[in-house]
Amino acid sequence: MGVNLKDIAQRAGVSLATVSNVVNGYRPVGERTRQRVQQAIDELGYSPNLGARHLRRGRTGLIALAVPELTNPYFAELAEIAIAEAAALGYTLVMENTAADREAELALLDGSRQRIIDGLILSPVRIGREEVLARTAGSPLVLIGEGVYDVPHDHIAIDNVAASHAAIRHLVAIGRRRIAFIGATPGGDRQSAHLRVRGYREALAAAGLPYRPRLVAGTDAFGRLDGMRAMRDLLALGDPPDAVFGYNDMVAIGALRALAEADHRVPEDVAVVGIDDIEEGRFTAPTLTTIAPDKREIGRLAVRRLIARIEGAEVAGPLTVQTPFRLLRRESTGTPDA
Amino acid sequence: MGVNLKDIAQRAGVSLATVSNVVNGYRPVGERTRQRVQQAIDELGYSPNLGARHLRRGRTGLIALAVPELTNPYFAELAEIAIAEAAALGYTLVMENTAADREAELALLDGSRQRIIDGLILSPVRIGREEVLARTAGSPLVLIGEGVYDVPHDHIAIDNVAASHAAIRHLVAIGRRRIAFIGATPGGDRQSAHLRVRGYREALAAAGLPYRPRLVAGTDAFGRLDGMRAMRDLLALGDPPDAVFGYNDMVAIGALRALAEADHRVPEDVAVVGIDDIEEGRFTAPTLTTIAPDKREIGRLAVRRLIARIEGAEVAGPLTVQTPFRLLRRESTGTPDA
DNA sequence: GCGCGGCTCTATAACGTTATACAGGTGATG
DNA sequence: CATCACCTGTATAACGTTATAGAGCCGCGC
Repeated sequence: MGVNLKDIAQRAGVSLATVSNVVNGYRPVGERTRQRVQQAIDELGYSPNLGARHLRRGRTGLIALAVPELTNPYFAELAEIAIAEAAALGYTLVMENTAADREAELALLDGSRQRIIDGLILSPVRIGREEVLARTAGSPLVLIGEGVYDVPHDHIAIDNVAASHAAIRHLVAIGRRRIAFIGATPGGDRQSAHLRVRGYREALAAAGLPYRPRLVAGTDAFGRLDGMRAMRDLLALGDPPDAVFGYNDMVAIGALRALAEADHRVPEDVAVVGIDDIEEGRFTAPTLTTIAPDKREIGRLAVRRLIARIEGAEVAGPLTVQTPFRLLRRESTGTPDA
Repeated sequence: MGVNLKDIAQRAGVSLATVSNVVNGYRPVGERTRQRVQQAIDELGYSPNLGARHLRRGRTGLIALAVPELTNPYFAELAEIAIAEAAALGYTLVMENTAADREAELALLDGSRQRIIDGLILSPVRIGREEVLARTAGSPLVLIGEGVYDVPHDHIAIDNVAASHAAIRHLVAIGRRRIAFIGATPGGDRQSAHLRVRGYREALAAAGLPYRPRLVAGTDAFGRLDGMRAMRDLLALGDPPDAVFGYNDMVAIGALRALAEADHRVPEDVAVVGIDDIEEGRFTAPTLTTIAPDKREIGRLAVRRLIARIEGAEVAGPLTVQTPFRLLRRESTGTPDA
């Protein structure tokens, strides 16, 4: 269909190999020949067939970012950063949606797709250490977010326990005593949920507050609807909480909605904190206090490290990086930052 | 690196071609041989090299969906639908982010990427008819959303003018008279903005209401921040509006925020309507009345039509499809649906 | 007994690219 | 003058797959 090297070679009256050398500069070409070839390329509008190049070189220049939900703004924001970083390094990043599905994660991990991408950045939620260790595909893998430890791959995440500490400390500092958590998964396998609950419990203990199991609400998933339902249940308790900490911003925003519907004032009656710092939280009424991971750092680091591995750089062993986070005080805890 | 056809052939003691036939069923294979081959495949964990298959077949099984902003939930929701539909038809859909950048749209239109994907679904915002006509790439193209007409490609969109009519009629029906529009682009090139403004003006005229240019607020982009700023400006007018219609839900949500900050009641003082029906609008306080395009229909239709073209189906001429939409009444106009 | 069609399977030529080995020519060096 | 190094350019073998042509075998009908 398209114009290929042979067409150019004929047009310019040189060999195939010479055209290839002009295109990718693997070997020097005389100035006059180069110009003739270049002219032919311009005239015929040649662009290399990436499939064939891939076949020959063993690289596609494609990397993938696989996330559990495209519709979670956290991942969309992360993706935009990662795409830009990949482009700056000469790679194309494609998005994959695992839909939080175990089969999809496994397929990505060592499945057929691997054959067309040079490397994978994966945010796993349904698979664990064993599955990652069992992987056979040879291409580099970088894990982001929580869920899998002690595997021979780079891993980038925030310290979830510490993040919870920061959120709870803030709520305690503004005088809250009955602090709920929304987004635990009782029998679930989302590792980050367990870690965030752990941080929540530790921080309560450190503040000398009792741990009340009834204030820890489980959810099926981690969307706004889940947060709203859980908050309704909490409000139905005889003695409702005076603050809630959500597994993420979407859950927290769902909680805000339930509170508004029940005519509870935020933050006067109930203070709310989330995690992720999605843009949406800056426009809710009230605006949402949140733990803000450094998305730029996570996105850029994941891409850079993956590409370093692809290009065979001898980065010392698999590295686990904990990226920084900040507490952003907004209206939902009554004490907005400057 | 990976296991290939030759490895399987050796292991099973058959020829390369036979393995290929077992894998893709191009020609019948005897039952006993098939089993031996299948066993070898399972044991060695073979999966075909997509690059090589592409080179040979001329197809990759990859299609792309290019949108102006990954972080706009409308596109994220659309993408999830399209990904599922593509998967059901045996294709893999990858997301591309044009970042509303003209160069990015052009590069996608007939650039090098085309060589690795079988077809493209594009939501153009910075390019027009000429650019699309000038495209040289041979792979099928489906356009979604507004912006380009009279080109030899399938085009799927809602009727923006009619959508505006519906929104304005609703606002008029609940007694509003000073209706503003947020998200016009005065000198801009976003076609859908022009169309939505046109529908707004026509509907005002049909209702016997005057057109007041000061109530039409331009924005640089179409995010929450833009909506918030524009709303602030409108409120600063001597005679502020009693209703606003946003270019999309994100703009409308920004307007909601500005109204909350200024202590205006919604919908009592100002009613608000958006377009897109993003999930976020079901959780704002108040919930957002919106024009809901049939995202499922748009996403599925775009994918199905693209794949039909790729597979050479003789679909009659390029087709322009207008997909249906509905008005969803929620709290921001005071009259929630059942 | 021989030709013929049908059924399995095999050998092999592409697809478009890049890397390797090599050929021809030129100028410098021993 | 022969040798060597060097510089340009060429021919060609991969990469892993699929489609085509054809080889071998069996049974059937004349």
